[in-house]
Amino acid sequence: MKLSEAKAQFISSWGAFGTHWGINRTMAQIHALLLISPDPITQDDIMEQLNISRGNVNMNTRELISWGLVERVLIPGERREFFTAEKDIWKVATQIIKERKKRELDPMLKLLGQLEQIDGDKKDKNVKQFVDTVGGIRKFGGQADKMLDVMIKADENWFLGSLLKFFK
Amino acid sequence: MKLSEAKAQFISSWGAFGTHWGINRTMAQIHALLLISPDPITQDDIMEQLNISRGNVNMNTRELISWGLVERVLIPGERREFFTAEKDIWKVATQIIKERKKRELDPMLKLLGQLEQIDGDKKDKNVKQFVDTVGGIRKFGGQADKMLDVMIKADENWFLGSLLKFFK
DNA sequence: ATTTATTTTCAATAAGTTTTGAAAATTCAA
DNA sequence: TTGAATTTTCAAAACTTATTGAAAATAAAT
Repeated sequence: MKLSEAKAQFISSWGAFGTHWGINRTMAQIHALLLISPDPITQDDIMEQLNISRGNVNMNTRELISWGLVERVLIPGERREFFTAEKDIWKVATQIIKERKKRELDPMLKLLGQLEQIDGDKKDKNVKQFVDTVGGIRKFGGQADKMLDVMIKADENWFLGSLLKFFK
Repeated sequence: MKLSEAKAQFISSWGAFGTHWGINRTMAQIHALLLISPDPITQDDIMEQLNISRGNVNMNTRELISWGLVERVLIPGERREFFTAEKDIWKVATQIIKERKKRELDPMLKLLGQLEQIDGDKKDKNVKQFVDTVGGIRKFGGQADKMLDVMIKADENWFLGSLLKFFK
């Protein structure tokens, strides 16, 4: 297989993959393109390689930046802005985990905590099932939360870092 | 807070949560409703409680069944079919992990393996970056795959089960 | 065998999301 | 400043996905 063909396949399937994870196709494709580009590239490069409009590139690169996965870089003597992606997959993964935890898991756990405080007869099986379910999810979510914190901190902590090295 | 109010909030936010995970809102809402229902309920109950059409309930319950999260139950003397959800959150989570692994991770790893075999000069930085990126993702994905297998098997294995009990 | 209850299907439609592209804003250089 | 290059914005259009509802299929009861 030639590089150009492999590239196209990688970008396309990374895009499809993204849609199963709440990420829009184009954003994932831009990310894929940046991951396999050795040097920083411009808006126009992205437009050309993915056949998408300027506005689309602009919105999605901003979103990737807000996720901490992509950076703007200034090339001396160049007027235009260039983009580059973090290439260390471990860092990419922890960054995504960190953001999703903050955006989704933490607020959900907060809500579940509130929902557990309903008033009602604990002998009513409807009340009991509700409290049990919500409690169960909150407990499970709390454990997941702690586990993810460990993973996120691994990079910043020598001991955990060496412990988890074999995963890299 | 009253039960009815808490129920509505739980269903609505579980639905919103689902959309961030590639699950459609209604499917997640039906799942939420079943999770907090102590007894099996009918299509009509779901239609009424969530204000959705019969066809919609039908499609989404089938989908939940195909994910192994919901079961049809036959109530003696009843003509209609009833639905009930697995209530053990640990089982729900491992079931979801199992399915997503099968549907998404495994095929992705297969593809990445193929993409690594491109022909081209390894000294070309474009080729090098491509191979490094794809290789890195594949390696990471492979580790995640193994880790998930451990989690999934925990329920079927006494030793791992007791090891992971504290997470439950 | 016929009626009645219930479930399933799927074309049409509605709702939601993404993309475009051109105008406005910004940035830099002369 | 002014003008050219570049980036940003956002309303409208295109596209994608979810939902409806009524007809067809199936299953149970008489």
